[in-house]
Amino acid sequence: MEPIHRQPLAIQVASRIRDLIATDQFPPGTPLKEVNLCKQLSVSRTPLREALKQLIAEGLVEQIPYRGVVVCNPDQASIEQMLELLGALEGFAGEMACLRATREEIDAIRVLTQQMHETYEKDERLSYYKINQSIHRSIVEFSKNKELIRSHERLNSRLYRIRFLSNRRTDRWHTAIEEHDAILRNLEQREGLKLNKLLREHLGHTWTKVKDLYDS
Amino acid sequence: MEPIHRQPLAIQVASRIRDLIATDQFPPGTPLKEVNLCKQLSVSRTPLREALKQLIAEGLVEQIPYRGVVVCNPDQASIEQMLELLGALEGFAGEMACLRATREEIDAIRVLTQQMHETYEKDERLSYYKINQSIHRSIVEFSKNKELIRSHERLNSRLYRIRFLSNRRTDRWHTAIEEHDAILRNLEQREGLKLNKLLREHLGHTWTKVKDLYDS
DNA sequence: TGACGCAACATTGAATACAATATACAAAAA
DNA sequence: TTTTTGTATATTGTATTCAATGTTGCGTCA
Repeated sequence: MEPIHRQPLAIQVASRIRDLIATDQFPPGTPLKEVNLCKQLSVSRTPLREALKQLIAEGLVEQIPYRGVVVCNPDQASIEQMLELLGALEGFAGEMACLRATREEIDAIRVLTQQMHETYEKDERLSYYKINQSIHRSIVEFSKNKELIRSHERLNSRLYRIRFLSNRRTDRWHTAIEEHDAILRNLEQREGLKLNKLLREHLGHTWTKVKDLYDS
Repeated sequence: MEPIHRQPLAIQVASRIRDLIATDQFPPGTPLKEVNLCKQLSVSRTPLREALKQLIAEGLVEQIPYRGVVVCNPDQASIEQMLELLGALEGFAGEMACLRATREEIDAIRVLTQQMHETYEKDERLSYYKINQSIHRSIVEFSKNKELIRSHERLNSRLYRIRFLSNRRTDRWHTAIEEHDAILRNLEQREGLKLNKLLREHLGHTWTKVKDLYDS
């Protein structure tokens, strides 16, 4: 029978704050004052502090002793490095997915890629963004490596906001779609090494988009 | 000027517990009772609990609500996946190191590899183990990607104990040394892709050693 | 006028107290 | 004898309190 799963307050608080940061309601630099947050979330300081400790470990916020916790504001170099690592993770995941994904799983990617085309035709940015995320997450899942999935999840969540912002640029949109077609093709043909390279390049392009965003 | 760095109690407690786990003083399955640990470490429950939250986030211990935290006892599949990911990280790091490491940095690797040979001649297991760790950590550092370094550090610390135990086997020792020579050669010649492959295989061999350890 | 020092306040760090939940054991009933 | 159930105890989850530290602003003195 399906067990009832309870989550301690601290866990719930952590994911709430995570969302607030991802959706830009707590933009970078926002100081996270303990008592304020306690009132807003209706919890006491202890679970809140434990939640913050988790977010610190995740690298989403940073702490300065006796001065409080603030939302991280990664500089260009950090973002570039994070995207580089994300590319490496997804690339490797893709390579493994070529070995381990089932036919059905690859079919699911095909469906998502098709839906992505539709959002492009209809000019639906938000849907596009979400489907894009879905595809990447799926590929990583198909690597069947739990640790890899976890690492990717963590890093990706830190980049969620950045990638969302860079999604506004339309100039690279068409190219991105074409790249996804290629990704699907290579996955279908189980071309691990090529897929690895493709995914790394794909993330590299994301970096150029982000960079433009910062420069302008 | 060099800033004075203070560390909150929770951080210190966390790294202490981390060491205790790595050195097998808290072997897998050990329940970490809060009040006990508080007495042993002479801290109160609050900083201890915050430390545990960190370790949970790192995946070193696991928590069951209202039942406490215990030292993780990863099964064979988990270890295999962790080593696979570690190989991917180190491989990618090596590739980047080929692009970014300075002459001096590569010289340092050469020195370490030489020292490794000496420990082999003298049959000094512990020294060998530490130099081996040093080399791998250095290569990752030379990738100049902070995120990659952090991820590697985290994952590696979780595998520290396992790798230490598998170090007792001597049958693969000679081969490992030869692999390190090859690693050095490819780093010197900036053969990124080959080095990537080598490092991944090198970690793959670690897995076979660990597997033997478990099977026997 | 400017710099220094002191004090009051704000905020985090740590410890303790209290509540909720799980486990173990014993007693009672089948 | 076995199963069940209630109660005691241990342990974690949460709240509150106290202490340590950083910041700010005002007043004084050179």
